Amino acid sequence: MAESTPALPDRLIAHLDMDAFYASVELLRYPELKGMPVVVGGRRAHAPQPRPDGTREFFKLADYAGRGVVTTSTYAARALGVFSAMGLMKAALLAPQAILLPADFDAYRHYSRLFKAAVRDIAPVIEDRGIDEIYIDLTDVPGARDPVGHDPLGGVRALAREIKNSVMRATGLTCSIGVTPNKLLSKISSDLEKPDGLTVLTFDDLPGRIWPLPVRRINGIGPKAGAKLDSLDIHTIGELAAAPPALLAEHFGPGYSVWLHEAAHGLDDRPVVTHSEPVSISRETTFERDLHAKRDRPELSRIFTALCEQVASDLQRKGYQGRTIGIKLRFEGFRTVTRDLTLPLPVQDAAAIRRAAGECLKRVDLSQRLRLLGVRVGKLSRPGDVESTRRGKTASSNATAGPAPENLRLFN
DNA sequence: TCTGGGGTCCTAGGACCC
DNA sequence: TCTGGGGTCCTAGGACCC
Repeated sequence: MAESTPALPDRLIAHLDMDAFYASVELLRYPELKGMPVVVGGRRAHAPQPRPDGTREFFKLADYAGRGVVTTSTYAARALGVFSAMGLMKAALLAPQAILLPADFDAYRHYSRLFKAAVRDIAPVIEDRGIDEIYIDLTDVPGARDPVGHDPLGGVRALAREIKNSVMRATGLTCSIGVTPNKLLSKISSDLEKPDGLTVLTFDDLPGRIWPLPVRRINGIGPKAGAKLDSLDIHTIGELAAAPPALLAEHFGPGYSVWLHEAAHGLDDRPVVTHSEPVSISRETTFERDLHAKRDRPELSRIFTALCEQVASDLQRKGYQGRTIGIKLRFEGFRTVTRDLTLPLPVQDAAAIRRAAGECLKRVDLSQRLRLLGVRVGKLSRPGDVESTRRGKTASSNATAGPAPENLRLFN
């Protein structure tokens, strides 16, 4: 071969991530906040109040008291150390003057639909990964594999730029895109030049661009695995790639250790999945103050029933029914417990859900105070479907379970 | 200064069936 | 009398992600 242009990879996968999405949507509404530290979150956060002179009065983080976490922060707030999932009270210490805005999910869903439609017009093979990010398979999009000048990746680069421009036209918002041979590398890459980034990598870039990064940048290595790797003196993805497979197998399961090794070598053959069905639907709530099963029984009972009604209404609106009813309790001190019960036939209505959830509740010791209560419905099917019922044994055998002490029986 | 709400997937033991 | 192996379902917990 005279020319030594690197071959294009089999696949061209993009990951698109909206920049500070919720906060950026709020800035569209309140442009006067541009450049300022702004935090979205808190359940009792106050919406801005209009003043007589036409300006708006915003709520300061310093004035917040109570439970809640940061959902998103602007880049100005991040510069002060305020990040997603941080407790609001802690955030208030770091950035007391930051503006706190309540989350407006209807608005975010609206912009989510807008940006996804804009992308879909250009590249139809899209995998939804939540409200603010998607994977896009660009492999078969016309022009993606065309070189531009001496750049074999010029075509896909231009395509990614076109997608970014289109998202901006549709929403007024910036996004960051990573394009690589697979989802794993694209997810990492979209983060490399945020905000408003565009990063195109091939396998050749693995040692230079990926291996120096901390292992936590791999989607699927969380706090626990990250800490364990740290303790093994494995800090970067390159160090993970070089780690003996036997060492990994020793400290992680057989499956996870193999995955760790492959991920560190940039290997990932998962397809872009354009359609998926939900597995479960749930509602949960954290109380303003911890509640006691006996002393706060009326309030708990009201909340419990309301959660069942919300789940039922979600099911009905989305057209699902479910056979497994589950509850989730979080106690003071953050210990979490779940119980579930699989019914012989799927249900959809609040009363049936409430009944089954009540059975689950009887199996929990409620002497500790509660901070959270949740209700979940799983094993979903669609009401018209066949084979949504249990095979084998018929009803009745498993409706009961170990009784809780009578004095701790709940708010049923 | 304690840590939201919505999810998915994996593991593991026991029941039960063939 | 002693002891199969595979497969599926149910339940509980935990890690992880957005």
